[in-house]
Amino acid sequence: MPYFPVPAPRADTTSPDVGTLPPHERILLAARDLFCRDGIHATGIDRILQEAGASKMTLYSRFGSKEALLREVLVLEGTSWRDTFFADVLAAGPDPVARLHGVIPALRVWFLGGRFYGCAFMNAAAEHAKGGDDAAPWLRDLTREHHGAILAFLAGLAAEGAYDEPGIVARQVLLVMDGAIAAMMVGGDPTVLDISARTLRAVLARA
Amino acid sequence: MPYFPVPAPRADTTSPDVGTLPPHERILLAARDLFCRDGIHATGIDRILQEAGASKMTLYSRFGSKEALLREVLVLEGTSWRDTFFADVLAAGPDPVARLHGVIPALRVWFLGGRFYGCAFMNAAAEHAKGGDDAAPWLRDLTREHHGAILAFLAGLAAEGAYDEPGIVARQVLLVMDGAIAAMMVGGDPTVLDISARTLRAVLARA
DNA sequence: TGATCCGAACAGAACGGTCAGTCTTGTAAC
DNA sequence: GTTACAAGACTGACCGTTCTGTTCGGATCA
Repeated sequence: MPYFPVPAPRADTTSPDVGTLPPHERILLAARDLFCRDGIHATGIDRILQEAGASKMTLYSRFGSKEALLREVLVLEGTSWRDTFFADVLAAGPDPVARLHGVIPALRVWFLGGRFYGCAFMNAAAEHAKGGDDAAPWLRDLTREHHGAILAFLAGLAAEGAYDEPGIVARQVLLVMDGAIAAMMVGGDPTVLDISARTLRAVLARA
Repeated sequence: MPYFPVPAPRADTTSPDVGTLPPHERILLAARDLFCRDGIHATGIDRILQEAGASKMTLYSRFGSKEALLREVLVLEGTSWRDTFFADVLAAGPDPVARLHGVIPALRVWFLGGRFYGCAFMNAAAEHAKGGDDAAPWLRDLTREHHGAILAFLAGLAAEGAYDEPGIVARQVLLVMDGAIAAMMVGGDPTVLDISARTLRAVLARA
């Protein structure tokens, strides 16, 4: 079965058919790709606009600032990532336990899809001040919402699977996922998923 | 002796007794703290020098460039972090299995020590281009060395503990550690260590 | 001992480049 | 004519980097 439901067989462009979208969406998609791939501070406004084929007037009338754009990008990236990931997990079959194990192939699809640049929230957190005066509380709030949505999804599966402590199981699965994402980002070695699968089996067998 | 050959005896200074160190070390320590806390791109040369009480000539004659400084900072941070972490793990007692479990309290010391800004290598990786033309291969090399040293340490403990596959066990422990570090960085919630401890118990009981 | 020299380091001006953000102009559609 | 947008000049700030002075502690030598 050669079909592989991964994003894009493109050469280098950011998103397909960007030209047909309204400027607001074009800017959002271009900013998402560039922020994730090259980093937030390293990505200039001009580069986003060039990639999106939009003008500064449009960006600043629609978003107001680069930081506000980043906020919208993170919201978009969070929802679209979760939609894709949840769908891939549910595709593991009807059994909730099989679905919990299915986070590993779902991560594999992401890692090997050709556009893996790490977790956007981890990257954003790494680029912002972690303490002191100029930390960004909205970033931590967005991250908590994102993690909360993932935990709710996983806890639902764990509850269906009749685990005694679905919340704990969900947090353990998320821990393994975070470790795999972090390791893949810094090391680029997808075999971390084999270790993750083994760890997940240990977790679910014991829960 | 009230004489103090550095500009500022400030309250929130980066490291104790910085004033007595040679400029090379002062720059290195200040850059390490600022890079880790505020991010690399967000930290300007001037700020490092102000914090270190050094001059631009000194920095550029000793290091050559900001990127070279970052390289040396990461080498320093890697070795000093491993020294501290390994010592904390070994302090868990003479039993190798107890020492493997000891990574959790060792992480707790780091997380709650008041100067936790995430893993310097994760942060650096997040700030640099992850693909394409201007990625930094030296960064991934340094990260691999760091991870390799940690894996060797953990695998040694696992071998002493008579686990069948010490290399696998080490990678699983490192996965849990990476997950805990990532979760603590983005969420700031140290209770992730309780989940990590539970996961580690499942891993080590099954290995 | 005291004058002289030298290298290390500090202080900061200056440079070209880029940044985020503002504003003006041109243009095409309705 | 109005709206929507692209194109881009422009501003003030900041970036990394280079360069020019100046200070100062210690070695050298009379």
